[in-house]
Amino acid sequence: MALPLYCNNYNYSMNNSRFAISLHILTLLEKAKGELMSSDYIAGSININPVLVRKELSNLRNHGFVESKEGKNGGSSLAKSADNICLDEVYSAVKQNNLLGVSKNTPNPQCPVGKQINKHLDNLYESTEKVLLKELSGKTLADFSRAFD
Amino acid sequence: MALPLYCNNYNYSMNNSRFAISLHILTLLEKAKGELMSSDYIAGSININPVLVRKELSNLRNHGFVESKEGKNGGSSLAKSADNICLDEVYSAVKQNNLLGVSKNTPNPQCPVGKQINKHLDNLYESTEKVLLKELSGKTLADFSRAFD
DNA sequence: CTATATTGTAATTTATTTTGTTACAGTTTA
DNA sequence: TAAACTGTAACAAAATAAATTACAATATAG
Repeated sequence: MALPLYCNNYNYSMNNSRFAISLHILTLLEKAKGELMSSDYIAGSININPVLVRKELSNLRNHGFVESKEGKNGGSSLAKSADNICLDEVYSAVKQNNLLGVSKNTPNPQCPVGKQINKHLDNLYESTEKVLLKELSGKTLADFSRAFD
Repeated sequence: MALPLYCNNYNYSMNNSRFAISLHILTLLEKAKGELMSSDYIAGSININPVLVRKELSNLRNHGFVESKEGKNGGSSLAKSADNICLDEVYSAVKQNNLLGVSKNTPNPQCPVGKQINKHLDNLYESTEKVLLKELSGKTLADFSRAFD
């Protein structure tokens, strides 16, 4: 009573703390009120390697949230008002995998359920993600930052 | 301009495909209409190791979704009607980490932002998770299974 | 103009997490 | 009583994430 094995499609996952890191960075920059903040200082607050911070800053920059200045006394600052940064945008900027789990599953196409499950899981993931994004879109970086003492 | 390093609290993460696996298992069992299905057969459909299936079945059993029979001709079946299994319950049964990312961050308590960020991230994660659960609670295993041809 | 502080990024290593494998005891049934 | 199962534990392998090293490029202060 065993189905023959079979494999095929493949996807990357990514369950890491990038959302937390990005939000931490953005909060620090909001509190800095436009003053440039170095990646070393940021890394010291998050307690992670400065190179990771710079990679995350690079992504945030590509999404228009921050801008950076190179050279001595350089650093980063917000590129737009914290009122205009919604958390769904931040989530979308860092998100790389599905909300409910990785999707590198390669079910057996000879099984009637296995053959279709990815399609139905995708539908489910997509609709739940929409709800999540809608929820996050109601909160701005300014709101988040304001909650700090 | 660098904050001194400091570490402390620690959490486990878990970004894997357990939700997909559990839902796959439950769908197979629903389609089996009460007939016992072996972990080897299930593993063949999902295309993963049978031991992983048995571990997941163990968890589903502990949550009252399935029952299993040991010994020759043994296997598993649903312990309750697919109408009475909501997807938020399945999610809760497999979930071990935060929705928006792992939470093993150990920010610097000497930084005013680092000191409080975990509290605020937790709040955010909690409220978004509530929304997600509410969305999933509107869908049953029967609904999910029905979508298959 | 030069030393220094900084960003930006690539390449590599290390750590962590997830998945798979092996092994085997216990349970039923034919 | 042999065979087909479940249930777990222990370990190995693979995949992913994070840290580290290295260094070129850039800007500023002195």
